Amino acid sequence: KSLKREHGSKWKFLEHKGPVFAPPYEPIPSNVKFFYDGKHMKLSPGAEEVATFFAKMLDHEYTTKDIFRKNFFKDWKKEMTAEERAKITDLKKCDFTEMSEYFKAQSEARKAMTKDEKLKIKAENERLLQEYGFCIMDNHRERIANFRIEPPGLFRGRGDHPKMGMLKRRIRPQDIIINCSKDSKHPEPPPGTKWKEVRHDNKVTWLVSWTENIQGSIKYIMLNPSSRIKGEKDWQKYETARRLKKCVDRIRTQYREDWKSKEMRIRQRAVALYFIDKLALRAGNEKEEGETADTVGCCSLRVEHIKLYPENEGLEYVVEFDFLGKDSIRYYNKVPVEKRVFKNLQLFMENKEPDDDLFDRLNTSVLNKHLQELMDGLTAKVFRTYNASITLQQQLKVLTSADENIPAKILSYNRANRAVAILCNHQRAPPKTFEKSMQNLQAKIDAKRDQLSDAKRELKSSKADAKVRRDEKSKKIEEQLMKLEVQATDREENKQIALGTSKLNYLDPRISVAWCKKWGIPVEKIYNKTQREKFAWAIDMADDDFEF
DNA sequence: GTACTGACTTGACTTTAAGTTT
DNA sequence: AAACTTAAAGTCAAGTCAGTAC
Repeated sequence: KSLKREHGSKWKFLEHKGPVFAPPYEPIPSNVKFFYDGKHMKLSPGAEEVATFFAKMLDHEYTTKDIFRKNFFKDWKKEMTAEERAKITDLKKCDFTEMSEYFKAQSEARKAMTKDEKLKIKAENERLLQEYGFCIMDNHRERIANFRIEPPGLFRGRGDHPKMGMLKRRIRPQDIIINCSKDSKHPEPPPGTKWKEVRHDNKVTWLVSWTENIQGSIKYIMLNPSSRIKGEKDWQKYETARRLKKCVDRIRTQYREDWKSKEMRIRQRAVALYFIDKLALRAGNEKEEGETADTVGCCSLRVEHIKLYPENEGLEYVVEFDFLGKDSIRYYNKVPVEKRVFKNLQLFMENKEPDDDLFDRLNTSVLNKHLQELMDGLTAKVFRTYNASITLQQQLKVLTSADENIPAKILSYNRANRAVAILCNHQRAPPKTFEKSMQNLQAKIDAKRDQLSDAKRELKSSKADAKVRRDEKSKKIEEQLMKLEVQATDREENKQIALGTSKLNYLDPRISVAWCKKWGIPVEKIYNKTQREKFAWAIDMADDDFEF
């Protein structure tokens, strides 16, 4: 039934210019020295380039981490000449400080460039964008998302990654697979080089691919979210979530029934699904141990990740979750659950070690196969999309009051958005400048308050003929003050919450567009330019009465 | 069922550009 | 016009999920 199976082809015509490669390595000046064991050493170009990657990271904490250093040193040695390898045997004896200083100076110099030089760079970037940043797909000129190939450097995974510090190698034309249509003008590899392959596969959407050397996974160049191909897929995603809305009651009834099943695998499936639905947890594929950071999702939860409290803070049957999820972001939550769920969890945990799987009879593939039977196109992540979007719609209804002005309404919108971000556990590190910027804002508010009381005093003491004008003036100031205060509240509430991810990936944009239309809020207040481009389909489509 | 691959979406963070203040 | 602040764009890692081979 899905679009894919009915007509597998994604395009008929595809033409593009291929990728933009990372700039070649520029050797550092000879007066910038590297020291080994206190003695100056001139490195071969290959070894020097990799050394500069480390030097550039010297200020980061991870260059002090054992795993990082060990991985780096191992890969660095591979790039050394035999003589270098014989000599450089201990990373601790390597002194990269001159290199590090050199790069800091370089970045300072870049900041201090004249306007003219900056303009030149900008023009060159624009030229590159115009030449390589677009493709032709089926009669449309479409923007490409990432037409530049990732430069070489040291891999830094998120969290406690066993491969941190490994060398991410330089991608060359012979690593590149080009995908385009037969009847298009094929992109030319740089002079004297060849592509790995040119293929014409219209069952996929990517233009360029290569295999990355850290995990051995494939990287792609694909189209921008504003493109037809991405937009249609996005729309389809929300339509699937809306279909879930129609049958979610039935599914909930069923999994509650399944908590009582005689079969362990069915009980586990039903409890896991309950978590995915209620807490918006991710599916949780199993991961290769030792290849990636130790993170989990619902199906891969281990006994050590939850604690059961028959009674906690006056509530019955409380489950405490504490685990690292995607990107090693901590998920911590204490939730009361139904008695049956609680009893099942006790059962699942019986006679298990902390590092045993909580759902030992379940994985994402089993779960998704089951979901597929409940509804066409249903998978675990559809619940996240559905619950996020329905929460936004419902929160907007609760929080928006007709008599408020635009800034207050936008605060309500952001609060609804925040409720979703909290549900989905979209956290961020508080911005480094957070305290400072709060203070600045507070200072502005104080100044505005003073200004207002001045204006009010003037109003009182003024004569009748000036009253109207001065009244208007203080009204205006009052409005400005209110706006600042709303801004401060919003910023404070948003300290550790990231709204972007849910806005871009989970919230059906038609809900937001409809809300804007209903309350006479310009869409620009909610979506910036890029977002409006991405959601153009929704802006065109949704009326003020759109219901998710 | 299990292991593995490929394609595509999601995610936090960093860098750059734009806007505002001094 | 420099300095600072904030918003947007870019980066690239890490998920999801379907398909294939055994």
